[in-house]
Amino acid sequence: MATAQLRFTAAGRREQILSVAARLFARQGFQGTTTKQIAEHAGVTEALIFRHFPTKESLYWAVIQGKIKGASPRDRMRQRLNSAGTDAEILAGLAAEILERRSTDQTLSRLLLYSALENHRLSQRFFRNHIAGYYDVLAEYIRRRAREGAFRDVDPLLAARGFLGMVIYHSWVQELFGGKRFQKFSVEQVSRTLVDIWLEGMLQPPKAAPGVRSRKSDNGNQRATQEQGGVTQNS
Amino acid sequence: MATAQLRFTAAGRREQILSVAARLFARQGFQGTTTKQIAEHAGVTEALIFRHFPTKESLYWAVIQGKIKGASPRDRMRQRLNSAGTDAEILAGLAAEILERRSTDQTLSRLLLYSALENHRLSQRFFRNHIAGYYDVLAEYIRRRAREGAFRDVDPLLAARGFLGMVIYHSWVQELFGGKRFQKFSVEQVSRTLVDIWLEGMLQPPKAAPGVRSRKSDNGNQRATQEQGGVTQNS
DNA sequence: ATACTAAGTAAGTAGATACTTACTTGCAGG
DNA sequence: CCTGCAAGTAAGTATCTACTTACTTAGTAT
Repeated sequence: MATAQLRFTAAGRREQILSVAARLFARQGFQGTTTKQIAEHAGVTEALIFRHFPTKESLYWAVIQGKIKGASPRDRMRQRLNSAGTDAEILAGLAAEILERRSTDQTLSRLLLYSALENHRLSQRFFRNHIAGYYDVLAEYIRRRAREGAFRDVDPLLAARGFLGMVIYHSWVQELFGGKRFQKFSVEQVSRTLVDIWLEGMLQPPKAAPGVRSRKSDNGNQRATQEQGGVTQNS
Repeated sequence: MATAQLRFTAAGRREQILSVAARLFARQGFQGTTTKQIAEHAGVTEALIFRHFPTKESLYWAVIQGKIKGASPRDRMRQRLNSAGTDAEILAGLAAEILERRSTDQTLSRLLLYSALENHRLSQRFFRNHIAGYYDVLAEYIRRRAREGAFRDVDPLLAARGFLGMVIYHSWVQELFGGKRFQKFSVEQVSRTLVDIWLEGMLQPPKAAPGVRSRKSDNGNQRATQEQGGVTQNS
Protein backbone atom coordinates (compact mmCIF):
# COMPACT_ATOMS: atom_id res chain seq x y z
CA MET A 1 0.00 0.00 0.00
CA ALA A 2 1.63 3.18 -1.10
CA THR A 3 -0.56 5.77 0.54
CA ALA A 4 1.41 8.91 1.09
CA GLN A 5 4.74 8.24 -0.45
CA LEU A 6 7.65 9.98 1.13
CA ARG A 7 9.91 8.96 -1.67
CA PHE A 8 9.60 9.37 -5.38
CA THR A 9 10.57 6.79 -7.88
CA ALA A 10 13.74 7.74 -9.69
CA ALA A 11 11.86 8.63 -12.85
CA GLY A 12 9.28 10.66 -10.96
CA ARG A 13 11.88 12.64 -9.08
CA ARG A 14 13.78 13.24 -12.27
CA GLU A 15 10.75 14.76 -13.88
CA GLN A 16 9.99 16.87 -10.85
CA ILE A 17 13.51 18.25 -10.85
CA LEU A 18 13.25 18.93 -14.56
CA SER A 19 10.04 20.88 -14.18
CA VAL A 20 11.36 22.91 -11.26
CA ALA A 21 14.59 23.61 -13.10
CA ALA A 22 12.74 24.65 -16.23
CA ARG A 23 10.85 27.31 -14.35
CA LEU A 24 13.98 28.65 -12.72
CA PHE A 25 16.16 28.58 -15.80
CA ALA A 26 13.45 30.36 -17.75
CA ARG A 27 13.15 33.04 -15.12
CA GLN A 28 16.81 33.58 -14.35
CA GLY A 29 18.86 31.98 -17.07
CA PHE A 30 21.56 29.38 -16.70
CA GLN A 31 24.10 31.55 -14.96
CA GLY A 32 21.52 33.15 -12.73
CA THR A 33 20.17 29.90 -11.38
CA THR A 34 22.03 27.96 -8.68
CA THR A 35 21.80 24.27 -8.03
CA LYS A 36 20.98 25.11 -4.44
CA GLN A 37 17.92 27.05 -5.57
CA ILE A 38 16.75 24.18 -7.69
CA ALA A 39 17.22 21.78 -4.79
CA GLU A 40 15.28 23.99 -2.41
CA HIS A 41 12.39 24.43 -4.81
CA ALA A 42 12.29 20.68 -5.33
CA GLY A 43 12.33 20.07 -1.59
CA VAL A 44 15.48 18.04 -1.79
CA THR A 45 19.21 18.32 -1.21
CA GLU A 46 21.66 19.30 -3.90
CA ALA A 47 23.28 15.89 -3.76
CA LEU A 48 20.15 14.27 -5.11
CA ILE A 49 20.17 16.53 -8.11
CA PHE A 50 23.68 15.48 -8.95
CA ARG A 51 22.59 11.90 -8.59
CA HIS A 52 20.12 12.41 -11.41
CA PHE A 53 22.19 14.76 -13.54
CA PRO A 54 25.97 14.63 -13.58
CA THR A 55 26.41 18.38 -14.02
CA LYS A 56 24.31 21.49 -13.91
CA GLU A 57 24.83 21.90 -17.60
CA SER A 58 23.51 18.45 -18.38
CA LEU A 59 20.41 19.33 -16.40
CA TYR A 60 20.03 22.43 -18.54
CA TRP A 61 20.33 20.36 -21.69
CA ALA A 62 17.74 17.94 -20.43
CA VAL A 63 15.36 20.79 -19.65
CA ILE A 64 15.71 22.25 -23.11
CA GLN A 65 15.44 18.96 -24.90
CA GLY A 66 12.33 18.16 -22.92
CA LYS A 67 10.79 21.44 -23.95
CA ILE A 68 11.69 20.89 -27.58
CA LYS A 69 10.10 17.49 -27.59
CA GLY A 70 7.09 18.66 -25.66
CA ALA A 71 6.25 21.30 -28.19
CA SER A 72 6.63 20.15 -31.76
CA PRO A 73 5.01 23.00 -33.60
CA ARG A 74 5.96 21.87 -37.04
CA ASP A 75 3.29 19.23 -37.37
CA ARG A 76 0.48 21.20 -35.81
CA MET A 77 1.43 24.13 -37.95
CA ARG A 78 1.58 22.12 -41.14
CA GLN A 79 -1.81 20.69 -40.34
CA ARG A 80 -3.22 24.12 -39.76
CA LEU A 81 -1.81 25.45 -43.00
CA ASN A 82 -3.31 22.57 -44.93
CA SER A 83 -6.74 22.92 -43.42
CA ALA A 84 -9.63 24.52 -45.25
CA GLY A 85 -10.36 28.20 -45.02
CA THR A 86 -9.30 31.51 -46.46
CA ASP A 87 -5.75 32.69 -46.14
CA ALA A 88 -6.92 35.25 -43.66
CA GLU A 89 -8.62 32.70 -41.47
CA ILE A 90 -5.75 30.30 -41.53
CA LEU A 91 -3.08 32.88 -40.82
CA ALA A 92 -5.08 34.65 -38.15
CA GLY A 93 -5.62 31.33 -36.43
CA LEU A 94 -1.91 30.65 -36.59
CA ALA A 95 -1.02 34.06 -35.22
CA ALA A 96 -3.59 33.75 -32.47
CA GLU A 97 -2.24 30.40 -31.43
CA ILE A 98 1.29 31.73 -31.22
CA LEU A 99 0.22 34.78 -29.26
CA GLU A 100 -1.92 32.80 -26.89
CA ARG A 101 0.64 30.16 -26.21
CA ARG A 102 3.31 32.70 -25.57
CA SER A 103 1.24 34.70 -23.18
CA THR A 104 0.28 31.69 -21.08
CA ASP A 105 3.68 30.05 -21.04
CA GLN A 106 6.73 32.16 -21.43
CA THR A 107 9.19 29.54 -20.31
CA LEU A 108 9.93 28.31 -23.79
CA SER A 109 10.67 31.65 -25.36
CA ARG A 110 12.63 32.78 -22.33
CA LEU A 111 14.71 29.63 -22.40
CA LEU A 112 15.35 30.19 -26.06
CA LEU A 113 16.38 33.79 -25.61
CA TYR A 114 18.58 33.04 -22.64
CA SER A 115 20.35 30.23 -24.34
CA ALA A 116 20.95 32.39 -27.37
CA LEU A 117 22.35 35.22 -25.30
CA GLU A 118 24.45 33.02 -23.09
CA ASN A 119 25.98 31.41 -26.12
CA HIS A 120 25.23 27.96 -25.06
CA ARG A 121 26.33 25.64 -27.77
CA LEU A 122 22.83 24.26 -27.64
CA SER A 123 21.33 27.51 -28.74
CA GLN A 124 21.84 27.00 -32.45
CA ARG A 125 20.37 23.56 -32.31
CA PHE A 126 17.51 24.71 -30.15
CA PHE A 127 16.77 27.40 -32.65
CA ARG A 128 17.00 25.10 -35.60
CA ASN A 129 14.80 22.47 -34.04
CA HIS A 130 12.22 24.74 -32.57
CA ILE A 131 11.97 27.93 -34.52
CA ALA A 132 13.33 27.14 -37.93
CA GLY A 133 10.54 24.60 -38.23
CA TYR A 134 8.03 27.40 -38.31
CA TYR A 135 9.82 29.05 -41.16
CA ASP A 136 10.14 26.09 -43.40
CA VAL A 137 6.52 25.08 -43.12
CA LEU A 138 5.22 28.60 -43.53
CA ALA A 139 7.61 29.30 -46.38
CA GLU A 140 6.32 26.23 -48.12
CA TYR A 141 2.76 27.45 -47.72
CA ILE A 142 3.76 30.77 -49.22
CA ARG A 143 5.55 29.11 -52.08
CA ARG A 144 2.47 27.05 -52.82
CA ARG A 145 0.14 30.01 -52.76
CA ALA A 146 2.49 31.86 -55.08
CA ARG A 147 2.48 28.93 -57.46
CA GLU A 148 -1.30 29.04 -57.35
CA GLY A 149 -1.15 32.67 -58.36
CA ALA A 150 -2.59 34.03 -55.15
CA PHE A 151 0.58 35.49 -53.67
CA ARG A 152 3.08 37.77 -55.27
CA ASP A 153 6.56 36.66 -56.12
CA VAL A 154 8.47 37.40 -52.95
CA ASP A 155 11.27 35.42 -51.36
CA PRO A 156 9.21 32.93 -49.34
CA LEU A 157 11.66 32.67 -46.48
CA LEU A 158 11.80 36.40 -45.98
CA ALA A 159 8.05 36.64 -46.25
CA ALA A 160 7.65 33.91 -43.64
CA ARG A 161 10.15 35.61 -41.39
CA GLY A 162 8.30 38.85 -41.86
CA PHE A 163 5.02 37.33 -40.80
CA LEU A 164 6.41 35.53 -37.79
CA GLY A 165 8.50 38.55 -36.96
CA MET A 166 5.43 40.72 -36.68
CA VAL A 167 3.71 38.25 -34.42
CA ILE A 168 6.57 37.07 -32.26
CA TYR A 169 8.12 40.48 -31.85
CA HIS A 170 4.80 41.85 -30.73
CA SER A 171 4.48 39.15 -28.12
CA TRP A 172 8.01 39.82 -26.92
CA VAL A 173 7.27 43.46 -26.55
CA GLN A 174 4.11 42.77 -24.62
CA GLU A 175 5.30 39.99 -22.37
CA LEU A 176 8.97 40.62 -22.00
CA PHE A 177 9.40 44.33 -22.09
CA GLY A 178 6.24 45.07 -20.20
CA GLY A 179 4.45 46.61 -23.13
CA LYS A 180 1.17 45.31 -21.79
CA ARG A 181 1.41 47.72 -18.92
CA PHE A 182 0.83 50.62 -21.20
CA GLN A 183 -1.30 49.18 -23.91
CA LYS A 184 -3.51 46.16 -23.90
CA PHE A 185 -4.38 44.46 -27.13
CA SER A 186 -6.69 41.52 -27.51
CA VAL A 187 -5.29 38.51 -29.26
CA GLU A 188 -8.03 38.83 -31.87
CA GLN A 189 -7.27 42.44 -32.64
CA VAL A 190 -3.57 41.85 -32.97
CA SER A 191 -3.79 38.75 -35.10
CA ARG A 192 -6.44 40.25 -37.33
CA THR A 193 -4.54 43.48 -37.84
CA LEU A 194 -1.14 41.97 -38.46
CA VAL A 195 -2.51 39.33 -40.78
CA ASP A 196 -4.44 42.00 -42.61
CA ILE A 197 -1.34 44.05 -43.30
CA TRP A 198 0.83 41.14 -44.24
CA LEU A 199 -1.74 39.38 -46.35
CA GLU A 200 -2.79 42.49 -48.21
CA GLY A 201 0.88 42.98 -48.95
CA MET A 202 1.28 39.47 -50.26
CA LEU A 203 -1.85 39.06 -52.34
CA GLN A 204 -1.59 39.42 -56.06
CA PRO A 205 -3.36 42.59 -57.17
CA PRO A 206 -6.66 41.73 -58.89
CA LYS A 207 -6.50 43.27 -62.32
CA ALA A 208 -2.93 44.20 -62.90
CA ALA A 209 -1.94 44.29 -66.51
CA PRO A 210 0.76 41.76 -67.20
CA GLY A 211 4.21 43.14 -66.93
CA VAL A 212 3.24 46.48 -65.49
CA ARG A 213 2.01 46.61 -61.98
CA SER A 214 0.22 49.79 -61.21
CA ARG A 215 0.89 51.39 -57.90
CA LYS A 216 -2.00 51.43 -55.60
CA SER A 217 -1.40 54.97 -54.58
CA ASP A 218 -0.06 57.49 -56.96
CA ASN A 219 -1.19 60.42 -54.99
CA GLY A 220 1.90 59.93 -52.85
CA ASN A 221 2.39 63.58 -52.19
CA GLN A 222 6.08 63.13 -51.91
CA ARG A 223 8.17 63.29 -54.98
CA ALA A 224 6.57 61.05 -57.54
CA THR A 225 8.09 57.70 -58.02
CA GLN A 226 8.98 56.45 -61.43
CA GLU A 227 9.42 52.81 -60.82
CA GLN A 228 8.35 50.52 -58.13
CA GLY A 229 11.13 48.64 -56.46
CA GLY A 230 10.92 45.00 -57.26
CA VAL A 231 11.34 42.15 -54.95
CA THR A 232 13.65 39.90 -56.79
CA GLN A 233 16.77 38.99 -55.07
CA ASN A 234 20.11 39.06 -56.74
CA SER A 235 22.80 40.12 -54.41
CA MET B 1 54.04 67.81 -20.94
CA ALA B 2 51.72 64.91 -20.72
CA THR B 3 53.00 62.77 -23.53
CA ALA B 4 52.50 59.13 -22.67
CA GLN B 5 50.41 59.14 -19.59
CA LEU B 6 50.61 56.14 -17.38
CA ARG B 7 47.63 57.26 -15.41
CA PHE B 8 44.22 58.24 -16.55
CA THR B 9 42.28 61.09 -15.15
CA ALA B 10 39.39 59.91 -13.02
CA ALA B 11 36.85 60.80 -15.69
CA GLY B 12 38.87 59.14 -18.43
CA ARG B 13 39.30 55.94 -16.50
CA ARG B 14 35.64 55.93 -15.64
CA GLU B 15 34.72 56.06 -19.28
CA GLN B 16 37.19 53.38 -20.18
CA ILE B 17 35.75 51.09 -17.55
CA LEU B 18 32.25 51.84 -18.79
CA SER B 19 33.11 50.95 -22.35
CA VAL B 20 34.87 47.74 -21.37
CA ALA B 21 32.00 46.77 -19.10
CA ALA B 22 29.46 47.50 -21.79
CA ARG B 23 31.12 45.04 -24.14
CA LEU B 24 31.29 42.35 -21.51
CA PHE B 25 27.79 42.81 -20.13
CA ALA B 26 26.44 42.72 -23.65
CA ARG B 27 28.26 39.51 -24.41
CA GLN B 28 27.64 37.68 -21.15
CA GLY B 29 24.94 39.45 -19.24
CA PHE B 30 25.06 40.80 -15.74
CA GLN B 31 25.32 37.50 -13.94
CA GLY B 32 27.74 36.07 -16.43
CA THR B 33 30.25 38.88 -16.15
CA THR B 34 32.64 39.10 -13.20
CA THR B 35 34.25 42.21 -11.85
CA LYS B 36 37.57 40.45 -12.21
CA GLN B 37 36.99 40.06 -15.94
CA ILE B 38 36.14 43.71 -16.29
CA ALA B 39 39.25 44.69 -14.38
CA GLU B 40 41.48 42.50 -16.52
CA HIS B 41 40.06 43.82 -19.76
CA ALA B 42 40.58 47.35 -18.51
CA GLY B 43 44.14 46.57 -17.50
CA VAL B 44 43.50 47.50 -13.91
CA THR B 45 42.79 45.91 -10.54
CA GLU B 46 39.33 45.24 -9.25
CA ALA B 47 39.81 47.72 -6.44
CA LEU B 48 39.96 50.57 -8.89
CA ILE B 49 36.64 49.61 -10.34
CA PHE B 50 35.05 49.75 -6.93
CA ARG B 51 36.63 53.13 -6.46
CA HIS B 52 34.66 54.42 -9.44
CA PHE B 53 31.47 52.45 -8.89
CA PRO B 54 30.30 51.43 -5.44
CA THR B 55 28.81 48.12 -6.60
CA LYS B 56 28.78 45.94 -9.66
CA GLU B 57 25.12 46.69 -10.07
CA SER B 58 25.69 50.43 -10.10
CA LEU B 59 28.24 49.91 -12.84
CA TYR B 60 25.65 48.02 -14.81
CA TRP B 61 23.15 50.83 -14.40
CA ALA B 62 25.71 53.35 -15.50
CA VAL B 63 26.47 51.31 -18.60
CA ILE B 64 22.83 51.13 -19.55
CA GLN B 65 22.14 54.76 -18.86
CA GLY B 66 25.12 55.71 -20.95
CA LYS B 67 23.82 53.63 -23.83
CA ILE B 68 20.39 55.18 -23.51
CA LYS B 69 21.79 58.65 -23.70
CA GLY B 70 24.28 57.80 -26.40
CA ALA B 71 21.73 56.50 -28.83
CA SER B 72 18.69 58.67 -29.20
CA PRO B 73 17.11 57.28 -32.30
CA ARG B 74 13.94 59.26 -32.00
CA ASP B 75 15.32 62.43 -33.53
CA ARG B 76 17.22 60.81 -36.36
CA MET B 77 14.20 58.72 -37.12
CA ARG B 78 11.80 61.63 -37.10
CA GLN B 79 14.11 63.50 -39.41
CA ARG B 80 14.24 60.57 -41.77
CA LEU B 81 10.49 60.19 -41.79
CA ASN B 82 10.04 63.86 -42.58
CA SER B 83 12.52 63.89 -45.41
CA ALA B 84 11.53 63.86 -49.07
CA GLY B 85 11.05 60.66 -50.97
CA THR B 86 8.50 57.97 -51.58
CA ASP B 87 7.20 55.86 -48.75
CA ALA B 88 9.19 52.97 -50.11
CA GLU B 89 12.42 54.91 -50.15
CA ILE B 90 11.97 56.34 -46.70
CA LEU B 91 10.98 53.09 -45.07
CA ALA B 92 13.63 51.05 -46.84
CA GLY B 93 16.21 53.55 -45.68
CA LEU B 94 14.93 53.25 -42.15
CA ALA B 95 14.95 49.48 -42.24
CA ALA B 96 18.42 49.43 -43.73
CA GLU B 97 19.73 51.70 -41.03
CA ILE B 98 18.31 49.50 -38.30
CA LEU B 99 19.67 46.35 -39.87
CA GLU B 100 23.08 47.82 -40.48
CA ARG B 101 23.43 49.28 -37.04
CA ARG B 102 22.41 46.06 -35.40
CA SER B 103 24.77 43.96 -37.39
CA THR B 104 27.76 46.16 -36.64
CA ASP B 105 27.00 46.77 -32.99
CA GLN B 106 25.03 44.22 -31.11
CA THR B 107 25.83 45.53 -27.67
CA LEU B 108 22.76 47.69 -27.44
CA SER B 109 20.23 45.07 -28.38
CA ARG B 110 21.95 42.43 -26.31
CA LEU B 111 21.99 44.70 -23.28
CA LEU B 112 18.33 45.38 -23.82
CA LEU B 113 17.45 41.72 -24.05
CA TYR B 114 19.55 40.76 -21.08
CA SER B 115 18.13 43.45 -18.90
CA ALA B 116 14.63 42.48 -19.91
CA LEU B 117 15.22 38.83 -19.15
CA GLU B 118 17.03 39.45 -15.93
CA ASN B 119 14.22 41.68 -14.78
CA HIS B 120 16.41 44.52 -13.90
CA ARG B 121 14.24 47.32 -12.73
CA LEU B 122 15.88 49.47 -15.34
CA SER B 123 14.62 47.31 -18.13
CA GLN B 124 11.24 48.95 -18.45
CA ARG B 125 12.75 52.36 -18.55
CA PHE B 126 15.42 51.25 -20.97
CA PHE B 127 12.74 49.91 -23.22
CA ARG B 128 10.57 52.96 -22.96
CA ASN B 129 13.42 55.31 -23.66
CA HIS B 130 15.06 53.38 -26.39
CA ILE B 131 12.53 51.29 -28.23
CA ALA B 132 9.20 52.93 -27.53
CA GLY B 133 10.58 56.02 -29.21
CA TYR B 134 10.67 54.20 -32.50
CA TYR B 135 7.03 53.29 -32.19
CA ASP B 136 5.70 56.67 -31.39
CA VAL B 137 7.49 58.40 -34.22
CA LEU B 138 6.69 55.74 -36.76
CA ALA B 139 3.09 55.53 -35.59
CA GLU B 140 2.79 59.25 -36.09
CA TYR B 141 4.10 58.93 -39.61
CA ILE B 142 1.56 56.24 -40.30
CA ARG B 143 -1.21 58.33 -38.83
CA ARG B 144 -0.25 61.23 -41.06
CA ARG B 145 -0.13 59.15 -44.21
CA ALA B 146 -3.51 57.72 -43.34
CA ARG B 147 -4.89 61.22 -42.90
CA GLU B 148 -3.48 62.07 -46.29
CA GLY B 149 -5.38 59.16 -47.76
CA ALA B 150 -2.33 57.14 -48.67
CA PHE B 151 -2.52 54.47 -46.00
CA ARG B 152 -5.44 52.36 -45.01
CA ASP B 153 -7.15 52.76 -41.70
CA VAL B 154 -5.20 50.43 -39.44
CA ASP B 155 -4.25 50.88 -35.81
CA PRO B 156 -1.07 52.93 -36.22
CA LEU B 157 0.68 51.51 -33.22
CA LEU B 158 0.11 47.94 -34.31
CA ALA B 159 1.15 48.80 -37.83
CA ALA B 160 4.34 50.39 -36.53
CA ARG B 161 5.03 47.43 -34.33
CA GLY B 162 4.44 45.15 -37.27
CA PHE B 163 6.96 46.98 -39.41
CA LEU B 164 9.63 47.15 -36.75
CA GLY B 165 8.83 43.60 -35.74
CA MET B 166 9.64 42.35 -39.22
CA VAL B 167 12.92 44.19 -39.31
CA ILE B 168 14.13 43.73 -35.76
CA TYR B 169 13.07 40.14 -35.49
CA HIS B 170 14.90 39.36 -38.68
CA SER B 171 18.04 40.92 -37.34
CA TRP B 172 17.72 38.96 -34.10
CA VAL B 173 17.35 35.76 -35.99
CA GLN B 174 20.38 36.51 -38.10
CA GLU B 175 22.68 37.88 -35.44
CA LEU B 176 21.55 36.22 -32.27
CA PHE B 177 20.38 32.81 -33.28
CA GLY B 178 23.02 32.33 -35.91
CA GLY B 179 20.63 32.44 -38.82
CA LYS B 180 23.32 33.99 -40.95
CA ARG B 181 25.22 30.73 -40.88
CA PHE B 182 22.63 29.09 -43.03
CA GLN B 183 21.33 31.94 -45.10
CA LYS B 184 22.92 35.20 -45.98
CA PHE B 185 20.75 38.11 -46.94
CA SER B 186 22.00 41.47 -48.05
CA VAL B 187 20.70 44.44 -46.15
CA GLU B 188 19.26 45.82 -49.35
CA GLN B 189 17.38 42.70 -50.19
CA VAL B 190 15.89 42.35 -46.75
CA SER B 191 14.86 45.94 -46.35
CA ARG B 192 13.41 46.13 -49.85
CA THR B 193 11.45 42.92 -49.46
CA LEU B 194 10.05 43.60 -46.02
CA VAL B 195 9.15 47.15 -46.88
CA ASP B 196 7.50 45.93 -50.05
CA ILE B 197 5.24 43.52 -48.18
CA TRP B 198 4.38 45.91 -45.41
CA LEU B 199 3.86 48.92 -47.61
CA GLU B 200 1.77 47.10 -50.15
CA GLY B 201 -0.35 45.98 -47.22
CA MET B 202 -0.74 49.48 -45.92
CA LEU B 203 -1.38 51.43 -49.10
CA GLN B 204 -4.92 52.40 -49.94
CA PRO B 205 -6.14 50.45 -52.97
CA PRO B 206 -6.10 52.68 -56.08
CA LYS B 207 -9.67 52.96 -57.24
CA ALA B 208 -11.63 52.23 -54.14
CA ALA B 209 -14.53 54.55 -53.57
CA PRO B 210 -13.97 56.48 -50.40
CA GLY B 211 -15.45 54.73 -47.45
CA VAL B 212 -15.85 51.43 -49.17
CA ARG B 213 -12.72 49.39 -49.32
CA SER B 214 -12.76 46.67 -51.87
CA ARG B 215 -10.72 43.71 -50.96
CA LYS B 216 -8.14 42.67 -53.41
CA SER B 217 -9.21 39.11 -53.17
CA ASP B 218 -12.89 38.56 -52.71
CA ASN B 219 -12.91 34.96 -53.59
CA GLY B 220 -11.15 34.56 -50.29
CA ASN B 221 -11.06 30.97 -51.13
CA GLN B 222 -7.90 29.17 -50.44
CA ARG B 223 -7.91 27.51 -53.78
CA ALA B 224 -8.10 30.86 -55.37
CA THR B 225 -7.40 30.83 -59.04
CA GLN B 226 -7.03 34.47 -59.60
CA GLU B 227 -5.68 34.89 -63.04
CA GLN B 228 -2.48 36.71 -63.11
CA GLY B 229 -0.08 37.91 -65.65
CA GLY B 230 3.59 37.23 -65.35
CA VAL B 231 3.66 40.21 -63.18
CA THR B 232 6.64 40.77 -61.11
CA GLN B 233 9.96 40.88 -62.71
CA ASN B 234 11.65 37.57 -62.98
CA SER B 235 15.36 37.37 -62.75
C1' DA C 1 11.85 -10.10 11.30
C1' DT C 2 15.90 -9.76 7.98
C1' DA C 3 18.47 -8.34 4.54
C1' DC C 4 18.85 -6.04 0.24
C1' DT C 5 18.44 -2.05 -2.62
C1' DA C 6 17.18 2.33 -4.19
C1' DA C 7 16.09 7.09 -2.46
C1' DG C 8 17.86 10.49 0.12
C1' DT C 9 21.00 13.30 3.14
C1' DA C 10 24.77 15.89 6.18
C1' DA C 11 28.74 17.80 5.87
C1' DG C 12 32.00 18.78 3.49
C1' DT C 13 35.93 20.77 -0.65
C1' DA C 14 38.27 23.73 -3.82
C1' DG C 15 37.74 27.46 -6.29
C1' DA C 16 35.27 31.67 -7.58
C1' DT C 17 32.97 36.13 -6.41
C1' DA C 18 31.86 40.84 -4.83
C1' DC C 19 33.85 43.91 -2.15
C1' DT C 20 37.56 45.99 1.58
C1' DT C 21 41.67 47.74 3.80
C1' DA C 22 46.00 49.35 4.15
C1' DC C 23 49.39 50.54 1.45
C1' DT C 24 52.30 52.60 -2.77
C1' DT C 25 53.28 55.48 -6.78
C1' DG C 26 53.14 59.14 -10.28
C1' DC C 27 52.62 63.88 -11.07
C1' DA C 28 51.51 69.14 -10.55
C1' DG C 29 52.38 73.40 -7.90
C1' DG C 30 55.07 75.94 -4.60
C1' DC D 1 63.46 69.40 -4.54
C1' DC D 2 59.67 68.03 -1.96
C1' DT D 3 55.22 67.65 -0.69
C1' DG D 4 50.20 66.84 -1.11
C1' DC D 5 46.94 64.37 -3.28
C1' DA D 6 44.71 61.70 -6.61
C1' DA D 7 45.45 57.33 -9.20
C1' DG D 8 46.44 52.87 -8.47
C1' DT D 9 47.51 48.38 -6.15
C1' DA D 10 48.49 43.82 -3.21
C1' DA D 11 46.55 41.03 -0.42
C1' DG D 12 43.13 40.02 1.77
C1' DT D 13 37.71 38.36 3.73
C1' DA D 14 33.26 36.37 3.98
C1' DT D 15 30.20 34.25 1.24
C1' DC D 16 28.67 31.57 -2.56
C1' DT D 17 29.24 27.98 -6.22
C1' DA D 18 29.20 23.40 -8.42
C1' DC D 19 30.12 19.14 -7.08
C1' DT D 20 31.69 14.90 -3.67
C1' DT D 21 31.94 11.50 -0.14
C1' DA D 22 30.48 8.80 3.31
C1' DC D 23 26.63 7.84 5.44
C1' DT D 24 21.28 6.95 6.68
C1' DT D 25 16.57 5.75 5.73
C1' DA D 26 12.35 3.84 3.45
C1' DG D 27 10.16 0.30 1.03
C1' DT D 28 10.00 -4.57 -0.36
C1' DA D 29 10.91 -9.49 -1.48
C1' DT D 30 11.98 -13.51 0.95
